[in-house]
Amino acid sequence: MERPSSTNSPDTPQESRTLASRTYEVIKADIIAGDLAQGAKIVESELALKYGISRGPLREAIHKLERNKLVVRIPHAGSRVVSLDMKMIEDIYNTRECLEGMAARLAARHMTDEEIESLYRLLEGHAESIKQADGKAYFQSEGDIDFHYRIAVASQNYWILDNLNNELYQLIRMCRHQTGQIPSRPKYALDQHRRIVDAIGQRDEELAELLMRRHISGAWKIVKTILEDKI
Amino acid sequence: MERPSSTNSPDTPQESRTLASRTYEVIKADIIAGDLAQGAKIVESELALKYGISRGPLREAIHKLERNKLVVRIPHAGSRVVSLDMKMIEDIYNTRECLEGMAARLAARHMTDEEIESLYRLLEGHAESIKQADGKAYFQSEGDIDFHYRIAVASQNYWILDNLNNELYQLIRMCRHQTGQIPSRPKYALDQHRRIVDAIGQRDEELAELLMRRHISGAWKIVKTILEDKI
DNA sequence: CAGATCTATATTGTTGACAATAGTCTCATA
DNA sequence: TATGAGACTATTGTCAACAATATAGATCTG
Repeated sequence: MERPSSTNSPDTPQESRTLASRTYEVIKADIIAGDLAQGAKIVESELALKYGISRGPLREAIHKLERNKLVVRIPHAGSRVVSLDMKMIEDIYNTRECLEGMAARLAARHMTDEEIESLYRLLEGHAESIKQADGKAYFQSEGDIDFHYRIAVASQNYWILDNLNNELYQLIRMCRHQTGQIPSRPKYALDQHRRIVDAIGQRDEELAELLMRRHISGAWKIVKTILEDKI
Repeated sequence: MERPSSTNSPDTPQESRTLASRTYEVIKADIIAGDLAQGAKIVESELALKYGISRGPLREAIHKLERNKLVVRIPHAGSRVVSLDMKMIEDIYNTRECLEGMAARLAARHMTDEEIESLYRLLEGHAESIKQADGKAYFQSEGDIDFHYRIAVASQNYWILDNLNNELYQLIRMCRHQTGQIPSRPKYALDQHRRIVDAIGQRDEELAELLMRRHISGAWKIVKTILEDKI
């Protein structure tokens, strides 16, 4: 399982061991960054040429992207970059809500005191960077995902972690490129993050789940109004 | 999205349109039925010979199986059929609990009265087959999944449906091959199913989710004691 | 005899050519 | 001019050979 952060983390292989997976990483980044536009057609021979590999491994990379829901494939008709409409984003947030709610519950069950302490320190860091550079929206965005990722890991549930990390978080990143940053949100979100960790520290599974679900459904409401205004 | 039932349903393509996906279907069935044992090594050239195709499409089939969590692949070292230990099954049930809970909530929001009526009729059918042939455990097992599948469809949430249908339900089927059927459970489960539909009919999202979660966590408790006894 | 190293073999990763399919464009016809 | 049939092209699906890697076995050394 790979970490979601954009920087190379110690536990990810420095250089993926196969052409297919290296190419997968590159295309994934391109899609998330918007270099490959949503709904864009993906032509195998074209991309193979672009990345200087043959179609075999490229196909594998595309299959992996399909698995992660970044690409939609139709037999004999080719593949396209996924295009996220309102309904899809709503689905994503609803799914996140229940998965991360459960993750918070399990985190409250499994996390050690040291891990909880470290989570508090992470939030300290976020508080610091919000205070200093409130223009640096990007970091906060990644910081938010970092927090949620930590909870997902702490759940110690393979399926929850896999779904969140390999599917939903990527798509959330894509969304953010089209919503932009929400100005007042970082500090508000940080507050909610703190309360979630408090609940986890008190081993209150019920409350941890409740607060996480509220946090995410709240985020969806805001994203929804932004998207409605944009269109 | 394919239906989970083992029989060919009208909306699944009679014959998948590519060698890779046909082979995928075959291997999937073999794994679920236990013909390919859990943890068994999968050798590409071997299987390609067995199914009379080349390694290319076979590799694609294996990748698809990996996506569905039926196969574990390690770069340069080959793939194995997943092997389900206690912890993994617990993870599966926890994930099901939150996903299906949300599915029930959304079903209460979205289902039409006619669809709810049809769900009741499905349960009638199940009641009938339990009364008649309580030895025919297999049907009840599939019937149970059929019910849950309907709720997942009714949620109208792509991610929830995909996760349940393409990952978790398959693994649940594998589990059942190793737990066997639980004698007293069918009638008990049917009762819970009825109450869930009642809540959906009353548009009580909260209750529908609560009952579904209780239903699934209850199932896990039973499965757990069975597995503990077996080992 | 135990352990490590080297070698051989089995298996996966990669490639380029060929086959099959779907979409497009042209042309004939109403 | 609009529409349908048919040929053509672009793209995906499939194959078999080749390269790179890992596992297992044999050999050597302490």
